[in-house]
Amino acid sequence: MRCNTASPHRTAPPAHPARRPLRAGRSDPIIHHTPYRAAKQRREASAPRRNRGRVFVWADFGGEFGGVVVVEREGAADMGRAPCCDKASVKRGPWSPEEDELLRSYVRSHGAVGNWIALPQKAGLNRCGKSCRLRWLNYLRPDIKHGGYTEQEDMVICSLYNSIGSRWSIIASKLPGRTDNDVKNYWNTKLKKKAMAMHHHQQQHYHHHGTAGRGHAGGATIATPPPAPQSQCASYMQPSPASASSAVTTASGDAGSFGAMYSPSHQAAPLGHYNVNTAAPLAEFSAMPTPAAANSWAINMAFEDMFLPELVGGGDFSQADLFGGFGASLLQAQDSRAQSSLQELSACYFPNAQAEMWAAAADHVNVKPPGAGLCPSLT
DNA sequence: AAAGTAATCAACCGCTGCTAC
DNA sequence: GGTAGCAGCGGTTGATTACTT
Repeated sequence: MRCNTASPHRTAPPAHPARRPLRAGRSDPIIHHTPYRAAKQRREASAPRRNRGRVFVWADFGGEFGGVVVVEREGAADMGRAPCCDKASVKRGPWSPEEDELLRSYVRSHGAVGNWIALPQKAGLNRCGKSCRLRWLNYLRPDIKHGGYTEQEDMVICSLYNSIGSRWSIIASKLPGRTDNDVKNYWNTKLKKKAMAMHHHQQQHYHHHGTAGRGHAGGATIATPPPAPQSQCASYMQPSPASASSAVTTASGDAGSFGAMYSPSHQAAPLGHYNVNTAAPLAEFSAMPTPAAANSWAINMAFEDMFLPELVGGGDFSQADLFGGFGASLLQAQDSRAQSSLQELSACYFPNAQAEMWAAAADHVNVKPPGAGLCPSLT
């Protein structure tokens, strides 16, 4: 950890992990309801102000429609939405301890905040409501953990990133005490590099041993290639279609390289390899070495085959459940509802054509998939 | 010791999703 | 059905610190 505690916003994190309650309407981030979707389509068809001047690429992968829309630009004064507060009059930047205490005491005495926009005035804070919310959720709330990520948490992050891409809120929801911002920062600053390094190591290892094996074909001891071309690390560095989609939405070099790395032959792997009707994967999971036993989880585990059934079940799970009893967790996914959810998720998050389309669109800037990763059949 | 570079992470920004009316 | 408004989300920025030359 490079940053010390001298900075006003880098004090010791509170303990007591607990889950942040999701807003009722957002408890399911995947399924979207038809009335809203239809209303949205109508809205977008009439080119709302905030969309004017932007370029959209959209597609229906059933082939019914798709293309590029350039929305006519309106006058600059008509663009964007009204700001949530007067940014000139509210304080910005790092929070002082006094401000923290004001916010903390307000939330403590009033319980759940119903309206963040109105909070600053009530709490005596000269801050934007959004800023207050962010400060509370990411720093002041008493269940926050900062830093000290465990190997298990690394595994969850990598696995989910491979499966669903940069859906940080979903990933963070599986890590009690972690915030989406924290997980995102952790991935961007540390874990991604670690994964890249592991991926590179894996590729070198496989290339070396594969070649050696062929070279000793006549010998008694033939080097056995790995059972799969990519182990866990390689797998999670193979961007899922979800992350390929993410690559389109950002102009960052990292994301671009992810998009370039996307291989159509690999799509749908994270879910496609997991059959909830067979016990075979369970043996595989139960035989997995624990991180403590393995020198490197990134080398010894097949992340490609790792899927978190909790993602479709929506329930909490403990780390003990996840890593001490993977088989049990997977068995829980064997009921029909979970299975159908799994199939839907698989089809929705990893449609080959969609991934290819967004990968191909990676050259475009300001292009964002409409409801990236969403399944039309679910809407 | 100083300057330059890299790493970290809180905070911001702008958008989307959703609810309420 | 349309719309206003807020919550939530993910990408990005910038201040700060650590490390390197």
